[in-house]
Amino acid sequence: MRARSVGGVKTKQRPFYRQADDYDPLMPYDPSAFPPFAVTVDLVVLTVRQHALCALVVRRGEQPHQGRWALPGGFVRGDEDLSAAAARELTEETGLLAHDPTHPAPPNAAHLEQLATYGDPKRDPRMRVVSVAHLALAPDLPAPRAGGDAHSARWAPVESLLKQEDAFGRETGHGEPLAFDHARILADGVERARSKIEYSSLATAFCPREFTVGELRRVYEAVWGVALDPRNFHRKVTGTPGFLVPTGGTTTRQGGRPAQLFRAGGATLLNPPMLRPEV
Amino acid sequence: MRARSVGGVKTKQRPFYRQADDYDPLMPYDPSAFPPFAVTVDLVVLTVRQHALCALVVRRGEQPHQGRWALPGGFVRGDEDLSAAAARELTEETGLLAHDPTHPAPPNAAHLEQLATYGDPKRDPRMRVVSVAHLALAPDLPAPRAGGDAHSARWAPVESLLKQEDAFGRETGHGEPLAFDHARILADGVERARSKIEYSSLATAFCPREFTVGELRRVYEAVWGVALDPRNFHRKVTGTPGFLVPTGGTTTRQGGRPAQLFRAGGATLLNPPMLRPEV
DNA sequence: TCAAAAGTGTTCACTCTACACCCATGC
DNA sequence: GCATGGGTGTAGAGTGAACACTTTTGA
Repeated sequence: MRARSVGGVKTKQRPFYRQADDYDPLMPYDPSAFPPFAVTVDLVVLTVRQHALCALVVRRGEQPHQGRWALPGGFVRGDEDLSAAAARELTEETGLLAHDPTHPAPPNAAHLEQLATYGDPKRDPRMRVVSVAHLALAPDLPAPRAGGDAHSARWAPVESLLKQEDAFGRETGHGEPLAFDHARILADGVERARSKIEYSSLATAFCPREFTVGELRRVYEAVWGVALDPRNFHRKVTGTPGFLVPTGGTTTRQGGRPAQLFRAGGATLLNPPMLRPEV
Repeated sequence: MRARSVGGVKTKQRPFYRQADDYDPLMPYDPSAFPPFAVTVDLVVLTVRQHALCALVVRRGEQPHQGRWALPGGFVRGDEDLSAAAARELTEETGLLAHDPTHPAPPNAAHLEQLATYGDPKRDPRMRVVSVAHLALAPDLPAPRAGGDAHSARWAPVESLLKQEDAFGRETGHGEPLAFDHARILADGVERARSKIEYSSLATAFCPREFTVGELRRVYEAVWGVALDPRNFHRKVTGTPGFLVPTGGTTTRQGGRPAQLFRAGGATLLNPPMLRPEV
């Protein structure tokens, strides 16, 4: 069902179509059978700051949607895998490294995974763009640094970024809706994060390398927007094999009685899962 | 917040690059900044036949991988959304209609959802192709019909399609590995289906419109590859609100005592979930 | 001494599992 | 009758929610 063999026609070099001109004439195809697309990656980078789930947004410096906030992203290069493009954008925007889960996490590591692909023909008025969105989960960071373009960037609570979709009353100074279909992409990423911390150990990706049970609980509370019982939460996470490994140290940075410090354990799937309270 | 009207300048038609020539000069961009990609959809179409989870594969009629089995798929058209392209391919290959879950299912309906996107620069030797894979779940069908091209198509047990990845001993006559990276895509689709029937009512997508509890149980057993206790299964599915609605009819098509017939209920998320036995 | 956060013990309700048992059909 | 699959009852183990209670620090 792919390219139909109609005999390849090698045309003159055209800078816009390098890859297709590169093809092997022994494997014929008909270039008019597939319209060219631009392929981008967009990033939903989430973190927890001050008890709120926040996303990284950048100010667009050019048309279309100039001046609007948008998700960070960029074009996939001609010889680059999708995951490599997403990792490159992530590092450019945040300085974080994508974390290969088969290796121990480096200090500045973030979780990165593919989210979904958005290809509405009208999503970019310039041309046909297919965007492969990725989801990144990062610990609380210092102020975001600007990317390659001289645009500004900030962490914004997802609640305020998504609120505009339903109500038009601007409650804050940053009440403008996101550019393109980025509100939809952000909503999908947030929903993925909310459901994934339920049955995987990904919530630790929001924590610094060493953290307490209380800090992990505040991550769950911020992402789900609920209050959890500290006593039962403690028993549950410490009783789930492979979730947490004690480092031996303690801290009183949250006040009160000293709390044990933990690192993320090797387990990726939680059994039993953490249960999100009913709504 | 979508396309803004700025008044476009239509240039002369160029068949290889129509979309990009369509762009609006008031929204400047640098075409050399994004290499063109071909975008395809590939389909993982699963069904349950004779107690086995099966996938639809088609014989490739052309290079590369000529003569190998592959997942059905094709190019996304220039003005077509990704989900529309997937639905079109599904209908071409199987005659099934993609099912919009907000409406009651038509007779020949299948579940269709986006799976993941595969964009390794080397995945297609001809050129840079990004494939947006979709997952479809269908009831047991009559023999598959050939698509637009005169290729052959068949249902193959996923176990035999995936076995070649690990062992090279060809156990059956159809032991050749799938074309391109389709074994990987199929494996991802199967894993998605296996985990999704756990917490959603999607298993009913494998059943005909009216079905018995025993037939639904055999779907779970085939997809998970386990045996389930018929008594507890019955209690569980009939006790989950919104999962099944009785039609009032009965059947003895499986032999034994007449069994009640059910239709899929409106619920999409199962609470409590079906629990896959430990491995 | 008091507030604050960490951590433990206990109780009750609910769910899962295993399996004994009964039901309604075709042959 | 008897095999076959459909369906219900029930006891024991395990899990989650709620909350009383103890521990250990800083101010």
